[in-house]
Amino acid sequence: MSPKPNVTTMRTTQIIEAATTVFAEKGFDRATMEDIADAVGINKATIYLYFDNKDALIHAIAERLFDQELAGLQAAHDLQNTAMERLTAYYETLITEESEVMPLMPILYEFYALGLRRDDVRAVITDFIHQLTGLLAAIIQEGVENGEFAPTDARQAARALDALLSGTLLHWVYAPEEVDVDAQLRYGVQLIFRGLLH
Amino acid sequence: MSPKPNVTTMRTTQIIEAATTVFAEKGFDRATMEDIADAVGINKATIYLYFDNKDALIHAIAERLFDQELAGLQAAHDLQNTAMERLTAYYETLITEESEVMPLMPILYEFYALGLRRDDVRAVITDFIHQLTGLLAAIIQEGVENGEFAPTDARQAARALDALLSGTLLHWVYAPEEVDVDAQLRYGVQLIFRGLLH
Amino acid sequence: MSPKPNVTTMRTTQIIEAATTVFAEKGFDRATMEDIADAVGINKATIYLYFDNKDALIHAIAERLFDQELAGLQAAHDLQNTAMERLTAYYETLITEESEVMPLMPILYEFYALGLRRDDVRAVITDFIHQLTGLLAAIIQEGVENGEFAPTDARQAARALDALLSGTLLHWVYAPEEVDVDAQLRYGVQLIFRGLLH
Amino acid sequence: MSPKPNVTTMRTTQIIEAATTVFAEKGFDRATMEDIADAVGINKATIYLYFDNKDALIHAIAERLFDQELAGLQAAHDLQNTAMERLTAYYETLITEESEVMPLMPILYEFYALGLRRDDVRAVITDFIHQLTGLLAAIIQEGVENGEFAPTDARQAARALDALLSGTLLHWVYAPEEVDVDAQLRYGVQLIFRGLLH
DNA sequence: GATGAATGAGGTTTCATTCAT
DNA sequence: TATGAATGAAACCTCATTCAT
Repeated sequence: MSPKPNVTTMRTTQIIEAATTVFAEKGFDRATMEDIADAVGINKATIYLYFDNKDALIHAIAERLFDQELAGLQAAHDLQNTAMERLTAYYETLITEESEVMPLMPILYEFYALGLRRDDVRAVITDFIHQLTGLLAAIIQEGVENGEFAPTDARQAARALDALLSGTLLHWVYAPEEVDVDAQLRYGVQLIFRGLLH
Repeated sequence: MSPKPNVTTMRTTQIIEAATTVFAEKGFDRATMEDIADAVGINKATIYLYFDNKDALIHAIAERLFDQELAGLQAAHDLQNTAMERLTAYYETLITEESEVMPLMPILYEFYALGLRRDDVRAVITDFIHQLTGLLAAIIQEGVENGEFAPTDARQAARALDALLSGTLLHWVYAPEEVDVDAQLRYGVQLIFRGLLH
Repeated sequence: MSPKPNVTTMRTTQIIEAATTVFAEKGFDRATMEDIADAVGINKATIYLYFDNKDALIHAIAERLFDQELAGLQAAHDLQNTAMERLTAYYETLITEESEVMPLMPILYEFYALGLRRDDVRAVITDFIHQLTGLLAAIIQEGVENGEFAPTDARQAARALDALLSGTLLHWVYAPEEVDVDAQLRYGVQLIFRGLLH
Repeated sequence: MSPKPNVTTMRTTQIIEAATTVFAEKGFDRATMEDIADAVGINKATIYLYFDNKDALIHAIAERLFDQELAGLQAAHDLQNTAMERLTAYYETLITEESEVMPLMPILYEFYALGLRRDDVRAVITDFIHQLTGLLAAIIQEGVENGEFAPTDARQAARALDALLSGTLLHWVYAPEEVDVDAQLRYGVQLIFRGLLH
């Protein structure tokens, strides 16, 4: 009811955002609670008023990061018509957000690594991949049904498409001068589209 | 009179292998030098006779891991004839080694994360990706030249192919029950091949 | 409403004083941060809230020790009249403080040794000797100008006087039963005074 | 009997000499047995064939250093005639050996510090000072007896003289550009001689 | 006599976390 | 809600010393 956004919520967000940056720069283990507090401009102990401990903070970041990503992609294609257009809108979002995505890559890989060791993080990632696959599969399935695409296993196709996108990001972060993400993404997706069409 | 294998080399290898396992399990920062020493069955201090410090050990692992991977892939396709067969041999290596690859995934992502923060590690990875791309591009280029594939930018195609493979591994580790790597890899690669053919 | 003495300043002083004692007993390298913490009755880690590291702590002690010594000597002679009286007051300070000086001798020689290896410590000592020489030279110069002393190079005389005092302390600490500091100091100084008079 | 100097004796000497240099550079605690072995060009473990442990090595150095110093001074004045000449010969030795003495100053102060904590080292130093004082006192006593010097307590005079010399070295090492040892020593000694004469 | 290899015992420093104010 | 002060528990790294060869 109260229109004024809760102070607590703001602080929580502040901390999560600062922590995301700090973790991306130093890694989960090398970044200290003090580094994060300094980035927010508060005292180290204050973080503990908002998060039980470092692990909980990391978990919160994982949730926000992957949920946000999902929401962004979901929104992107809602406006489009054909399956092709919707898939295109999807990866163009990535291209557009390029400069925002780059600094998050380190923390993304940290999460991929951490998720294989911590169940709560794994759950977040598994869920993200599951939902994303579902999202893409649904679009592809539509395309198949309305004759845009040749009949195929939509889930496998969805995974292939997402795999290609994820993998392309890896090439990009490790060879930024050599790889033109934009072109490379378009190229890869066209390749797959051509495979799907008929 | 086979020259008795240098004790030092053996120890070095022992340590690297044990460390790889330990790091894969706990992560670079959470794993302690003592954990590693225990895994080898030696004293903590002994590791320092073979590696200057933890970072140097991690670096040595990176080199061995990526170089080994590259060598494995390189060897795999040497025996084949057509470009298609050679590319196929390439990803079938991945499928065959599945059980060996899985436990390395955590350390692989650790490296992808760490490489974005440490120049020496970044260099190893960049080099790996570069060489791998070159390897695949050469095969594809051959295919284009002998008419197996339609004309295309071989490097972009190579990146697309590798991206798809890398990305598929990610789906696999995070949804092992849901994803049949074998089928998924074949599916994705077929998709790309179909795009390349004509 | 006297401003309540800063807790931090108090702790800092506590630590410096305890560390001085501990270092005097065990030497800079043999004394551990834990020894010092125990002497203060705090945790080892707490010291690091007040000093960046062991070296910084040692540096702080050097500054306090030599500055304090200088201040003590400076104060001592301010009240006197003739140059002779002022010089006398100076070394009588040493005699009076005998029991306080003795336990500091080990750390003093540690500093003399360390100063030849660490620039920051060397600077403190060099400055101390420089100032001390200046102090004594000024008094001697006055004595020369008002006819108390025969004309001489005041700086050389000052160094000779201080050298004799320092050297006498060495004899004293290494032969405390044999050397009566009081008598020995008086004797030496008289010798020099006799040399200066006319 | 055997004129060929024992190999063992040579090694022992080699080690002592190398260790003296290394200790002078790094201090007793910072210098490692390996540093010393490297300086000799032998293996770390070999040192233990010649010395029981690090402390024993340090002790051996102390003995050699102070005994040698004493022998040097003793020899110096043997040839002279008057007490004055003999005392003069004594400090001129110091001046002549200046370049050899300077690099030993750090280890000398280390010993002065260590001697206040380790009985075996203390004994060496106490003995050195005792003998040196005796040496000088004997000369002065002669001077008194043959009328060169006015009657005085020869031991006190000896200590004063040595104190002045030791103290002058301190000024010198900490202000080498400012202090002309040669001149300063002469000045100081003249001052004392003038006090002794009549 | 000499050494390569190994280790036990520590020492410095860091840091997540707590708590009184 | 916020924080200054403190700490327990490590972790990395070093080094004197030993010993089999």
